[in-house]
Amino acid sequence: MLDTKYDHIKVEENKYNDWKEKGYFNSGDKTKQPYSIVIPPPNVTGKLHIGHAYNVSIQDAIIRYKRMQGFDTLWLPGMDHAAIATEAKVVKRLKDQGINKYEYGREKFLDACWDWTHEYGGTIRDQWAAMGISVDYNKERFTLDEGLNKAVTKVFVDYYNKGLIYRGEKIINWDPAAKTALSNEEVIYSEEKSAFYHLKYKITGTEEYLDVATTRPETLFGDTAVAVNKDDERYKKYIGMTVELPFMNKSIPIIADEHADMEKGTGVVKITPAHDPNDFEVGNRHNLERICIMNDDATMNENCPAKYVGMTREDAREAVLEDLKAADLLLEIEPLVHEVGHSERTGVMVEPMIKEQWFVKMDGLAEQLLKIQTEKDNKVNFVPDRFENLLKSWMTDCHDWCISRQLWWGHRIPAWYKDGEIYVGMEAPEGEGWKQDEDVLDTWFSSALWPFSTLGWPDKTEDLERFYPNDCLVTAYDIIFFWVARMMFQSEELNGVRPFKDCIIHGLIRDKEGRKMSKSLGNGVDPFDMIDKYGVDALRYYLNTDVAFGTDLRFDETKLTSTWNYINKIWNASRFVLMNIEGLKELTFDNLTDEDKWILTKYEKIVKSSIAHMDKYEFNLFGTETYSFIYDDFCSNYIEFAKFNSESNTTKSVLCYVLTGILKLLHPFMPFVTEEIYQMLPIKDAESIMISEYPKYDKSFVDKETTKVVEEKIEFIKAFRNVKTENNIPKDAKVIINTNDEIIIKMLKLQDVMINEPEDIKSYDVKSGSYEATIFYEKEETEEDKALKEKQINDLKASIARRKNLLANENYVAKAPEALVNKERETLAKEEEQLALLTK
RNA sequence: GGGCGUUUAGCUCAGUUGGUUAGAGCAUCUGCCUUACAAGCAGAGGGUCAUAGGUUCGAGUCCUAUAACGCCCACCA
Repeated sequence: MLDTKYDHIKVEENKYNDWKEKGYFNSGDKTKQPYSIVIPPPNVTGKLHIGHAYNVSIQDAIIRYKRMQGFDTLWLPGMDHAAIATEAKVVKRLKDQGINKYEYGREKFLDACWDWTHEYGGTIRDQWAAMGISVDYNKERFTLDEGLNKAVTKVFVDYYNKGLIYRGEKIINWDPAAKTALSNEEVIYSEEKSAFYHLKYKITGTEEYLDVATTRPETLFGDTAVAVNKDDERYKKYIGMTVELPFMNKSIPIIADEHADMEKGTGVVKITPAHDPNDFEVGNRHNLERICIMNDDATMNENCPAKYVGMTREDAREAVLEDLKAADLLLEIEPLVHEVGHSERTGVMVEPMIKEQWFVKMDGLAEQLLKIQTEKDNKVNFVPDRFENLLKSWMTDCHDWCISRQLWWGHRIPAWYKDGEIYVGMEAPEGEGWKQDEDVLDTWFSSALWPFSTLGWPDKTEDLERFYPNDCLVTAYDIIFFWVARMMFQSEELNGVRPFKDCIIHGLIRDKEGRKMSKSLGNGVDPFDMIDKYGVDALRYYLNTDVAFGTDLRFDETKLTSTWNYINKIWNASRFVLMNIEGLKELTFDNLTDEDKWILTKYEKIVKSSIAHMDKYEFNLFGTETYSFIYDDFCSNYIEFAKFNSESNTTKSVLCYVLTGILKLLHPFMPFVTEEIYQMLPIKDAESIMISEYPKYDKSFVDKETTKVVEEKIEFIKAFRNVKTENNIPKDAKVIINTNDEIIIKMLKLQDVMINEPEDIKSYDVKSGSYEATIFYEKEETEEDKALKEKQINDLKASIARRKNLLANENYVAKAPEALVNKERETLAKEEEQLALLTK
């Protein structure tokens, strides 16, 4: 028998391994319809956080639901090597041991990365188990494993041959800490206090000068021109002349270019083609020299005057400003707050640099994706759909994707060079002297293939045939650009199909005040602390049902407490049911009482709506509706009714039937506790609730007429209790009642107080539907009582007036649905009755 | 500069295609140890649904403006 209290620690013990060992998580029953989800592979950089917990909770709910509905479900687990992120961690670990990555060498470094991967991979698998997620471990993949490596290489080679991948010298975002190129998406802009420095560039051969406003004075060594707008009356006359570049002993031309905006700054822009993306474009238009003035670690190089060589960017800025000031070339410092790009991973300021890199040509891929999104049966359905707009706007205006990274941990680029020749292929070319590209690919290049590379692609495997396109993908909105978009265009280009049918986008988890969780604020929540305190069922249920998908979730521990209470409630209701149905051999539904019919009707209704909500991914609505069914209908009313009928095998059967259904409905969200209770049922349809059949709507149990009768009873009981509490009437007050309905009499404990003749004292009337009662109780009427009564009368009068007015409106009566109008009339009649009782 | 989202009870959020007097949890108040559950039970109070217009018999819901907050994108020297 169950304990009186729900003990989540005890309940969660041993179940996961048991499920796993029995093979419930595994796909492979080919007699069933396939259903597939691939997990967004977590980075092997560390432990899972609350966001991961949220993400996998949703997926597990979906996959358990589908499994119970009889699908051959594959939830494919895996992890991401996370090139730059992991490499940064390993570099740091080695550094702490006094080891330098470059001195250590590529091979040994990669070994260290693999060690790291195995270590954290194990942690992640343990955490998955603690979350109770039903992934098919037989199919687990890693983005750097052999199969995926092959897929990645093949895509690279094919794209190269199709001209979709090219190598080129462009200005790219350079991370001087990791010493690698980054894609635009890996650059995070944040506001920074800075200044507009007004520099004095003297015009050659005159006493005049130009006031050049810049935020980056230290890049002046790389200036190769200053630009003004051709229509700018102030500067027009100088076009074609030159200015003296400070400290460099050279003059650079004053050019006219549209980039110079008359409204901005002073209208004069210094042009540094090697260190600014705009200036790079200007340089291209005017054939300007590109002078790189920094080393890969963003220290100043030998293209700067000797004094500055070796300084960091920051030190160089200070030094330049000082020297400018000394030379009387610094006109003004205007404080300014502007957006500065930082590396997503290392956090350092990104330096635009000209480098030879590999790129994916985006225009055609983007166009194709946008076209497919217009086709109803081929598009990816976003939930909520507004995120499709976000995707579209990004795809409409996207730049070529820089995919090469100057890292070691990743898929090595399958390109070989010899004497200016390039060879791209699956294997190294024949012959001597070929040298493979040192670089690896952006980690997102391999994750973009995840929905199909994990299933064996490019081979035409059975899994690929069955499970691709995937049925669903679940991820947060912050990686739509990084990942979702790229999976889409890769899948569509390579296989001509969408990667998945539905794409569920959930929000981010914030703290109670709505702030992002961060290390520096110390407001992060460790999901595993919460699991210890409240159990994983409570955590999963809370995360899944708290908010609609797409909106951010403010994490509130008190809600976890109330979820725990809810589970405890279910636990105790189950305890009652189990105590009463012990020994039940089979379900019988003969001679159902009205109350039995009522709860069955309510139950079937909730089954129907639950399925609808599950299918539409409206988990929050599922939550509120099942909550009120379980709490109000089942616990507060039906169980109370059943207490007076506990010998009946039919009522026992109904209790068992409805409880079983409740457990099944909740199982996708609370797998452990529902399994624990399910195992104690005297009658069950499977050896585990995990593989039992999800409830189906059974119309034959629906009885609307009886339901109405019972609902009237419940209403009456409630009204009766209300009158008693409101008037502080003691239990033994005498009562005349017009029914001998056992349920009413027992629920209201009227057995010993019923009388037939009215007493000659003050009385209170209760009426609801066909039920009427009078309670006799002499009591001095206080001012409070009078006020209360007056309020009730006034409220009723107002309501009656409003309703009469409504029904007098011909337009309303003519246009509103008839049922609605009838209901209004009924309510009006009821209210008038009530009023009559009160004013009697 | 574009785009998106949010604004509903003290707090966190629901509110399907417009349809009674707008819901839940937590918090507050009153009364209860009623034999599944005091981490519970029976009740109560609390909202001019951000603002201003409009459409409609009827608007939290649809339309138009406005405001505040938040997010995303964009080459702001």
